[in-house]
Amino acid sequence: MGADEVQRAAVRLFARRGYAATGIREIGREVGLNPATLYHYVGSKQELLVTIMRTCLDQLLLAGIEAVEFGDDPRVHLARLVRAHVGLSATNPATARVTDQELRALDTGEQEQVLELRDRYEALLADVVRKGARAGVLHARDPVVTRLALLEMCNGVAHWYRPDGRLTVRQVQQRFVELGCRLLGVGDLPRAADLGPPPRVVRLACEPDHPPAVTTRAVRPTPKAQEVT
Amino acid sequence: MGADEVQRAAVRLFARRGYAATGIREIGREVGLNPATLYHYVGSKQELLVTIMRTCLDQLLLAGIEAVEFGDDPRVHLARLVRAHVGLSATNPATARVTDQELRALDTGEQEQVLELRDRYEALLADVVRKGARAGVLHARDPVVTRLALLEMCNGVAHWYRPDGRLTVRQVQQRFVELGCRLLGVGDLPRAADLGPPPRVVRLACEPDHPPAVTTRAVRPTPKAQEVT
DNA sequence: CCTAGCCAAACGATCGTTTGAGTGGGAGAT
DNA sequence: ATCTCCCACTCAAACGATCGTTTGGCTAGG
Repeated sequence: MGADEVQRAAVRLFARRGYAATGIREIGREVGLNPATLYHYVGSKQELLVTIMRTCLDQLLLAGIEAVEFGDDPRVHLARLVRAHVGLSATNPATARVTDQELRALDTGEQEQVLELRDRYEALLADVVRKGARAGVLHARDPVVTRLALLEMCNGVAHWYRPDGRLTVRQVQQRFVELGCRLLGVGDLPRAADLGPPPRVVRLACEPDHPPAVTTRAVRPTPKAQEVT
Repeated sequence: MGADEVQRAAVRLFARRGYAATGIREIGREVGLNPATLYHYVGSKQELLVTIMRTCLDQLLLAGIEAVEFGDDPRVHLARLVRAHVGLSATNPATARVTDQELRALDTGEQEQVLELRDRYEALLADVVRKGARAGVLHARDPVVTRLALLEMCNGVAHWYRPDGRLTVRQVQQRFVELGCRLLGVGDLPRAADLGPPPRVVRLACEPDHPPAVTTRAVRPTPKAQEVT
């Protein structure tokens, strides 16, 4: 028993029911521990959430920085950013979902710090779009809206991707690199070889082994019995 | 004082803090009513949420059906679907946010019904993509993933759009029609005239007048003092 | 004998909801 | 015009349940 297992249980429950709707006692039950014992591993419920979100955003920012440090073609940077973002979200869907849905649960001070991490990541993408547009290698009529659309599209992966589904993480990355390039008007999408070595697919310590069932068409029978991932 | 004002207050608070974190007493304070009095207007907190979500999804589905009933070009249907979806999300950002973030707060029975509404809407888009691909007027290497990406992109509008921001609803619609067409490989995006009359921009009764401050870069000072909407 | 790990029990606070008791103004009867 | 009754509306107070957290003490291995 360790702090990691508590985090994994918390992420699983936070992702399924939400932070506010998840009780300390529920987390304890999940790991077979008395509620009081949890406080030997974590300082508080809030601190538990902050740690999870920081773990995720630290990794996202790190991966983002690595993405734009390779070569100097904005198109390559774009593709590498999308690949890294999608890779992290698909490998850690529960953690990613908690990270971008529960910002509102943090109180002001910690929210500020977490937001700064997110801002720094988004600034990487903004830079790429700006430079690419100036160089004429990508075309966004409205760079700001286009960037937000791309961002939401990538974040969305965490909402529907299932590790045990039809697609591997690598496949989703490939498809999203193409989609991202289309979105930003990159004429000839960079060949895989030009993107450099694929990034390590980082599995966070707080990502639960079996991501929680979530309320999405992907996991429930649909009228058309349709496959999703 | 009426049920609508209670709904507006609820939407504002649910969008800001989340359903589980919002107390009945808070909603009461927002409309200047005793907690007990609220129960003359709504049956329960859960029922309040269900009504809000149904209002939103009913309208989305209705607008979606109207979108695909015009002409028979899948490209036009696609553009009209995106235009309708973005229009609703941008006009009712708080309601839209609550609607797709709080599904997990519903208990099984009502979740089922709400999900069916969502499924029927998504089926409209799936149809358009399928028919368009078969007709060769749009190109999606992976139709399922592309559709999910488009959907998340449109849903994302509710996360960052500010009615008092740089762009009008119509402008966001225009930009997203272009982005949607790019995403789906529509070669020559349909001219505005071919899309038929722009849909009524429906403001839901439960959408609060001043959408709540939300945790997004759009409303907080950022290092680069950057405009977003 | 110490300490890390664990738990039962209790803390005060807050949760959604119900109870029971007023209000006040408008419709209908006189 | 006056009286009566009714009903929509409102509230203070309390219900039992659950919340995050703390206290105090038990256990077992080094």
